[in-house]
Amino acid sequence: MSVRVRFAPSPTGQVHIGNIRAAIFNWLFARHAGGSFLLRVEDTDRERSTPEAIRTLLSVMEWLGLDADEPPVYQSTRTARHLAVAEAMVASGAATRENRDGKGECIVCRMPAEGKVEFTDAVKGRIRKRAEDTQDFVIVRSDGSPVFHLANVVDDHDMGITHVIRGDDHVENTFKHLQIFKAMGVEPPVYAHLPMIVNHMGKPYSKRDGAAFVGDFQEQGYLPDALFNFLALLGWAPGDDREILSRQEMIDAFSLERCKSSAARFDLRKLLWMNGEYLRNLPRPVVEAEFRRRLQIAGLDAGTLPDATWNGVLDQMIPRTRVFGDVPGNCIYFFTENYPFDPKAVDKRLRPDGVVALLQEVAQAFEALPAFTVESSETALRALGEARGLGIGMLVHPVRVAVSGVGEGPGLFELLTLLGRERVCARLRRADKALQTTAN
RNA sequence: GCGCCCAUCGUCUAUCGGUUAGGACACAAGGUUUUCAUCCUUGUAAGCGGGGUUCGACUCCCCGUGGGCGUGCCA
Repeated sequence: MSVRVRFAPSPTGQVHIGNIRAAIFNWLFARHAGGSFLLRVEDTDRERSTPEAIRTLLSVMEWLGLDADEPPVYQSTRTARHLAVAEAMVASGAATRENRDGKGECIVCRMPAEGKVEFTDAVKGRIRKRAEDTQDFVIVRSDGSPVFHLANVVDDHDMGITHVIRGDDHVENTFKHLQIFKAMGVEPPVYAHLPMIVNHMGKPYSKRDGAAFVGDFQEQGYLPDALFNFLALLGWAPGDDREILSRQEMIDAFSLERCKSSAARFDLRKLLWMNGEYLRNLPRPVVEAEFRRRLQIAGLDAGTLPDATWNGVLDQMIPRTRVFGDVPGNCIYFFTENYPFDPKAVDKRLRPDGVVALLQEVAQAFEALPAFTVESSETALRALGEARGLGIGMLVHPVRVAVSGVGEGPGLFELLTLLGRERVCARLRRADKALQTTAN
C-alpha cells in the first residue's frame, strides 16, 4: 500500500513554525516513500477560518514548496459523514447518548473499562496506559456538531491516510483516536509524534519569543529553502555531518526512525547563519531583485543610483547580508543624506577632540585630487596621516563614521568611491552635525 | 493531583554496549595587517543524580530530579 500522509492545520490566519515543521516532516516522508502528501483544512471553527486565513495557509505552503498531491479537503464540508459515523457508533454500542451537565444530549465515545490501551509510535516507540486512566469523551456536541477527535479520525480514514505525523501534543489524543478507529472497524494508520519546538525557557515557542509564524520570517527576509532546511533539522538529522542539505538530499535521507523524541529549542542565530549560507548561493539577479524590492519597501529607489554604483553596492553589500530584511538599514547611506548615526560609533570615532577639524583636512585633500578613485583616495589619506603623524586607523575610522554613520561596512575606499567625491566631502565637512544629533 | 512523554557541549545534533564522545551554530584567539562580513586555522565546551545488568555503559533496566504535554461539549 502506498504511503499517504496529510497536513491538517486549522486556518487561524497565521501558520505557526511548529505546525509548518510538522508539514515539512510529512512532506519529506511522503516524498521519500514516493507516496502522497495531502492537505486537509480543518476549518470547522467558522469564526477564525476565514477565506483570508485559508489563503494565508495556502500561500505559506507554496512559499515553502510544500506541494500537495491532491486538492485540499475542507473538513467543514464533511460534517454529515462525521455525524453518520457517530450514529453508527451509537448503533453498535461503541458510543452512547448522554446528557452531561444538563446541556442537552451529546454523543460520547466509550473507552475500555479495563485492561491496557497501547500503540507503537513510529518515533517514540511503545506507548501504553491503563484503561482506568482513560476517559470517555464527547464526539458530537449537544448542538449537533462533531468534535475534533471524530472529524479528524473519520477524515484520516476516508482520505486513506497511512501515517499520521503530528506534534507531540497529540500523543494523549491518539488513544481516543485509536478507539474511534476500532469502533469503525478499520485498521488505524501508523502514528508518529514529533517533538515540540520550544523557546530558550523550554516553553512552547510562541509569538512572545519573536518570530513564531512563517509569515514573520517571510517578512523579515528569510529564504524559504533556508527556513525549510533549518526546521527539518529540528528533531531530525541525516545521521552524518551534513547541515546544509538540498531538498533531494533531505528526501533521500529522511526517515521517522531518525526523528528525535525530545523537544528542540529554536535557535535564531543558527537560522541566521544558515540563511546567509543560502543567500550567498543565490544567483546574482535573484539577490539583486530582492535588494531592489527591500529597498523600495523602505522608500529607497535603487534606480536613483548609476548602474556602476548600484553594482558596486551589491558587490559590497551582498556578502554582508544574512537576511534581506537588513538590506535597507545596511544600505541607507548610499541613498540619502539623511542617514542615521550610530551614537556609539560617533562617540568613539568623531567626538574626540580634533577629529572634526581633521576631517576638514581630509575633505580638502580629497578635493585636491585629480581623480577620486580607490587608489587615489587611499594614497591621499595615507599621506595625510603621515604628515600629521597619525596611524591610518586614526583617519579611516572617523571618515567611515562621518560618511556612513556606522562603524562597519565595505572597505573604506570602496565605500568612498561608491559614494563619490562630492557626497563624501560634503559629509566630511558637516561631520560636526553628527555630534549634535547624537549628543549625549 | 493523576496519566503520558522526554533528558549528550550555551544551542541543534552524531553515537543504535567497547570512540581521545564527532559535527554544526554561537563564543574566543590568530591569519587575510582600516572596520564589518566572507574565507582559512586553532581553541573553550557535554552524557542530570543514584542504584543496578554487564568483562565493559552516554547507550539496557529501576528509582529519583528536572522539563514538556495531557487531563474541554478547544483544535
